[in-house]
Amino acid sequence: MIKITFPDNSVKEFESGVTPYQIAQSISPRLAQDVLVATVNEQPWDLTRPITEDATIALHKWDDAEGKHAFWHSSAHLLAEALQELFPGVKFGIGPAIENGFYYDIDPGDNQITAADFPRIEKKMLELARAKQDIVRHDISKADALKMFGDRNETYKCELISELEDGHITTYTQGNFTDLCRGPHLANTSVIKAAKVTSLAGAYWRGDEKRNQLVRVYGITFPKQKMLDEYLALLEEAKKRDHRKLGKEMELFAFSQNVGAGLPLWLPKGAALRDRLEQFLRKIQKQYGYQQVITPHIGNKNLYVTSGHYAKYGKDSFQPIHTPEEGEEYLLKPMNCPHHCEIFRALPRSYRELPLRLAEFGTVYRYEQSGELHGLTRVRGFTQDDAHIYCAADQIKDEFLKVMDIILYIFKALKFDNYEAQISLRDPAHKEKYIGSDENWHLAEQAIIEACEEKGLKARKELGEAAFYGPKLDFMVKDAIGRRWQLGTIQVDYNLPERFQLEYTGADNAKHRPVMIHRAPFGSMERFVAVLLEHTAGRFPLWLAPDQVVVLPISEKFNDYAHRVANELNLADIRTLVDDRNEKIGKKIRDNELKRIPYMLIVGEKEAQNDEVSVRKQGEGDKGMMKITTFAKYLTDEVNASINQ
RNA sequence: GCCUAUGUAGCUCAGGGGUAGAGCACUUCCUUGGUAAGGAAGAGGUCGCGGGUUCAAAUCCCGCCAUCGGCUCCA
Repeated sequence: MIKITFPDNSVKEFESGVTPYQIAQSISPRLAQDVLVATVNEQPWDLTRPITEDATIALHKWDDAEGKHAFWHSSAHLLAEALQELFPGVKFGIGPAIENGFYYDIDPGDNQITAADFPRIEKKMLELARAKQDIVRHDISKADALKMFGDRNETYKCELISELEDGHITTYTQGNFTDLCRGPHLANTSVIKAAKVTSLAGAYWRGDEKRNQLVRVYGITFPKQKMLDEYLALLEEAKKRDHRKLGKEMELFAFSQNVGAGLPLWLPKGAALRDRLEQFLRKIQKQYGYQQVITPHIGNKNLYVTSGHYAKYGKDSFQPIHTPEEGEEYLLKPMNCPHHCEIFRALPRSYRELPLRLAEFGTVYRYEQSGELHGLTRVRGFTQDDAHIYCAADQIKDEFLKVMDIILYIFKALKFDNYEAQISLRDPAHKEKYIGSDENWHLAEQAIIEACEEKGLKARKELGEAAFYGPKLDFMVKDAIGRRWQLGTIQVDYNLPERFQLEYTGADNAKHRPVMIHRAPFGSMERFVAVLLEHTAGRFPLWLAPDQVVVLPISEKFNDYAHRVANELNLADIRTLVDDRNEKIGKKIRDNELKRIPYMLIVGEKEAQNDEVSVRKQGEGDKGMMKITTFAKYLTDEVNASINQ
């Protein structure tokens, strides 16, 4: 008999050799039906794999990440099995589960696979799934594995096997398909009820651009057809919210080939939106003791030689600007930090000035690879809501707490209710990779961890994810349809103060080196606007909306009154338009609903008589009549309530 | 930078070796209407750019640029 310990620490005894599936059955038939995979002694484990020693166990259903992972991993095998049947001669690379679904990299050989083949691939996958094939694990020796896959001319698999350690090699077989795989897998293909091949892309074998390009077939599967339908609906919704589409429709920004790829042009409405975001941030930063600075868009090449960025990124940047002076070179600034370090150096500094917080909406230029550009989220010229905090080591924690306050305030004001954080720490096994003393690193890492604890922020710790120059804290938000975006970053830096020889005079009258903290709550104005667009589907909170109110006269007879209303509201700082086109009211309402303007004011004879307006809220409908002044106050209150919570 | 696909009117797109089409938007006229599309007429494009093949290229071929989806990268 062996002892099995469950997640709630209860212990049950079973015969040695019991499988997770049998354990699930002993609990309830329903659980046995739903369970997909197990974790045994912290190891991923197949349901049908026997357990022969005392162990802890966790049983995973679809709702667990582990359950989905196994489901999609097995689905990748199912995809491969289908491809093997439909396209004889394909060779297989790797086929893992990913965040949403799975893919398989294949070398199609003489076959041509196109999007037109997707339906029959899906059909074949479901046909194979319905055949209720058991997925069976086998241990295999390295020699046997090499022979088996060699006989099938699976060159990619053989390469993988040759790098594996003998005695730890397993295969999984279902029907006529056997794959080299560590597992774990579903017990049977029959639980896969819905399948969709989603896209096709090129991918290098093992991510190495010098090696063969394989075809990556992406797919997703579900245990219920309804779940697939919902997933496809979500994709549709995401497409509707695409910031590139909304940015064009709402006339926020544009790109021009003549200006250059990845260089956004902010149209009037977009520029005004950006400006409001800036003012919003300026105001809160002022409260937190930040001082605004302004630095040039270019800097002498030597500045970046000093900072070390030239050595690391110089070749992949916009190339130096030459001047009439022989040998003189300037670079478009790729970041603001070196400039801010020079501001620190501009004056003798005392410990009394610390923490010194220098903020700038600094526009930077980075030559992103051409294939990397994407709407506003990846561009070559962008404006960071940047600030650098120069402080003493024992002030780090307090400064982190303050920056976190700002970030959380922003999240609240913009209704990002769902967020998490990641603390990136150094890899303790390779301390030599990092600059800065052991003591300082320990201090900074502890400061970040404690700051998160004090804020009650659930933060995942990732070892080895820190930059070479310091640990950092990143914020991830989930948007309205559940997608994750990385937003704010707070980063400790021991490197630049060193390179720029920054010093301040301490209370002991000796020179000390400050610690530097980089932080950008939005990341960049461009990226933040993009995320905000996708989060809100273009329906910005009232205080941000490019146009807040549109007045719709019932007929041309009331155009004058409509303009009078608009003037009055504009004087009260409410951004108001008039739709005085010669159209019926129904048409005007429809058009302005689609433009996502938060409020519509319908005015006709009744309203004009009493200085009133009929209020209609976007997406909600008629709200009744009220005086112009009442409406103006109502709107101003709504704006104030959302910014000054 | 690499692989795949795409580039036709302001927008969404159809067409396709014999010098261009729809819907919406726009302009004008009729209509003056009460909460999601009233009617009519009109204007608008050297079909991404540059070469080549051809009697003839927007259409076929090559190169470039841009964009989409990926890969790699992201101070």
